[in-house]
Amino acid sequence: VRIILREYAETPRKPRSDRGIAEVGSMCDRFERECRKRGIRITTQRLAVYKALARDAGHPTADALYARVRSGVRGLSLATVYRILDSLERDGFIRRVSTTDGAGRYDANLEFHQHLVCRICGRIMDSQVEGLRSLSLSGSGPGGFVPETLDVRIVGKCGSCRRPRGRKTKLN
Amino acid sequence: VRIILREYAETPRKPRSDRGIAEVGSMCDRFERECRKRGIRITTQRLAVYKALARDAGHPTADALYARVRSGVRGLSLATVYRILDSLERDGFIRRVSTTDGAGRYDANLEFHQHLVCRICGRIMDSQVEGLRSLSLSGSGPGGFVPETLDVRIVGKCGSCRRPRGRKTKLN
DNA sequence: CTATCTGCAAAAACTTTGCTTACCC
DNA sequence: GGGTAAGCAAAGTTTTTGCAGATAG
Repeated sequence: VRIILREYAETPRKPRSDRGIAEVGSMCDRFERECRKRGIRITTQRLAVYKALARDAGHPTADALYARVRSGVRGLSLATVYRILDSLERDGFIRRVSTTDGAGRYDANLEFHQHLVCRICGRIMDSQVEGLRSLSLSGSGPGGFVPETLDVRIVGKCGSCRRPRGRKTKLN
Repeated sequence: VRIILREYAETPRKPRSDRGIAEVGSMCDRFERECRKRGIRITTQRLAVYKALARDAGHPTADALYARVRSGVRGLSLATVYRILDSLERDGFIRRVSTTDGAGRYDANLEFHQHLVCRICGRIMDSQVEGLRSLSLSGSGPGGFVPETLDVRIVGKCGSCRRPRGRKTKLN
């Protein structure tokens, strides 16, 4: 493994959990276009789950997505949400986020980015760290391991959890 | 968040799952010493679980540790293994490994290191990437996030899974 | 001694599966 | 219309909890 990294600076970004309408819209458009192109079925449920995940930039669990979507789709079941998330991941529309705690979390943001993880409340925020993109992974590591992608979590303490006053943020 | 990384080279290391007797011994010694110093109880079960994790560098699950340890400790239960792993983590003797799949995995290696994750068989290998150690985390990110540690997974394909011939390695 | 840990069993949390019906293309 | 996807319920995994009894320091 040989990775060359140069110095890099962070692109600040307002912490918010929801993406804007416009961004969500264009993500959904791209999703539908790609599905049609590849002959992947577009169902009410699939679209609803994808849209909910596109809207929520807070890396929700399957259960959280279910809660968001169920009111809009009559009779939706959690099992279906899991099946949909699986297939969306297989088809490369979403990604599973690496975590250290129990439940699986998902992300519709496919661009190369890093996660700022608060070790107090568990919140996960996206952070685009410029310069990391230009890293080069080459050669092979121990036992012939060939690196393909880099997954970086930056663990620390988020703003809300640092402030002594004010109610503690407890997110799931 | 401001992180400065210079170029770095990887320290090759033979892929093996078990640490040597000597290394395990010194880890256990340190563990016992630290427990006594901090007044943390040393029980047969705790020591056995810690030792099993110290020996297995393959980032085992709770269940895998239980399987390794149960023969040596009469009547040990999986619930106890979970409780022990929790407390060892709280006390800073072990760490939970970040993963993308369901089950929790643990690591007794507290030194700063990275994980090479095979996306085919799921194997997780340690890799000491020189130079990363000298990174500097400073300043604060979006919303006042203060970074403390870096958790890097290098995802790719391990040697066994790359070789066309030979049986596929399927680890859990 | 006594606060803490363990065993056991049960529950909770999370995820997958089987099978029938519904519906996209 | 054919085949994939969804609904529902049940089972599978993984992890946590309650409580009585054991034990390290």
